[in-house]
Order: sequence, then C-alpha cells, then structure tokens
Amino acid sequence: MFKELDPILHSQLRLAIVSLLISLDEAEFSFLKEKTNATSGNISVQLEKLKEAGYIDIKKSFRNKYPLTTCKITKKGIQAFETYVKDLKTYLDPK
Amino acid sequence: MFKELDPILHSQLRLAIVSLLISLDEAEFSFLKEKTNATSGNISVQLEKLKEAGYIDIKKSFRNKYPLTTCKITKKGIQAFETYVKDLKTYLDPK
DNA sequence: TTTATTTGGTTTATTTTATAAACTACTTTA
DNA sequence: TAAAGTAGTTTATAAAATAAACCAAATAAA
Repeated sequence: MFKELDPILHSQLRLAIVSLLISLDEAEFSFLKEKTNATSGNISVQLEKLKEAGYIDIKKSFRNKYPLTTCKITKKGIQAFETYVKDLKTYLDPK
Repeated sequence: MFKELDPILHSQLRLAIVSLLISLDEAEFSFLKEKTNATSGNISVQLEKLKEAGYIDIKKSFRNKYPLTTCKITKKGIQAFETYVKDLKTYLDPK
C-alpha cells in the first residue's frame, strides 16, 4: 500500500536542496541559500546530513580569499531521489 | 521556486491517513491502523492533529458495546491535500 | 466468580528533527 | 583601527514523530 518514505529526503529543505542539485549537478552554498530562502545554519546542518547519507559530495575551497562550499549530487543521491518520488506517489494518487 | 509545504500534511502518517480518507470518504480507526501499519497511539495523536487543523471530522460511537471512532475528510481537508500535492510538485520535477 | 485476556482506544514520555540564534574566522571598507 | 561584510559552523531551543505505558469496558478462561 504505502511505501516507507526515506526520512533523509522527507524534509522540506533537504528535498529542495537535492531537487536543485539534480537539475544543476553542482551548486554553491550561497546559491542554495538564495533559492531555498533558508538560513545559513539550517543549510549547513542539512548539507552535512545529506553528505553523511552519501547523497552529496561537498568540496571546500576558496575564491577571492573567501571560503567556497560547492555541492554535487552523487549517484546514490540521484537513486534515492528517484525512489523517494516513486514512493511518494503511493500517497498522492488516492483512487 | 519552491512552495512552502503544509506542515500538517508533510508527515508520512498524516499524509497516509488523508490519502485514505480522500478515496474512502469515511473510515474507522482500526481500518486506518491496518492500512498504515502504525501504532494506535500514533494514529490517535495524528487524527487529533488533523481534526484540530479542520481537515477531518471525528465521530465517536459504539458498535457491539465497543467504542468506534470514525473519520471523515472535510472540504478544507480535501483542499489542503490538493494544494499540498501541487506545492510538492515544485520539488519533484527538477528540470 | 474472579482472574486473565482482548478490544479500542488515550495519555504520557522519549527520541528525533527542524530551525534559529549565537558564534568563528577572515576580509574589506571607512 | 574599528566597524561592517562574507561565508559559513556550532550550539541551543522548540516542535514533531513515535512508542511505551496506561485505561475502561467487555469477553473468555480457570
């Protein structure tokens, strides 16, 4: 009947981040912040969780002397997203 | 870009309950429990929240001397579900 | 018949989350 | 050189989800 929903993805902010990364392949911290309207702290925490889950890779570097955090979705992340969307549909189409 | 997701519906169990009620119009506590595989306590709490939100009506009666809790979706609940599904799609279709 | 078990839940407690507030480290500007 | 800005991280708090414990009445078993 209803499939279990991946708790990592069943979170508004993490889902938004993954959704962005799937279409963009790579994105910077500030870009994610702007697109999601979330606070830096919240994004920082959720990126860490996505990384722990193996759904994204995080690269830390510098640009013009400032720290730069770049995120990239992993194969596992793409797979998880696709599964999540499929599972979610068992809830959305009541007929 | 991303729409805010109704926190009442962005919950696996409450979404499952509402999804069931939309297709069935009316359902008993035990039926919801069986279909969702949730514990009684969890269902009890989530039904209360859905009721507080005005998304369902709860009718308490007796059948064969045993208590019987029956739930029915409200117009507001249907509307909220439809909005939720629409909003969710801003996350699910990254292109 | 009185003890145990089942039905149909509710209430309370615990764990987990999401989020915001506070902080860090460094850079640029006034 | 003091203040403000950039780019985040860490810590604290509030809210949620969930499970465990409980309750009242009915039925079954000893």
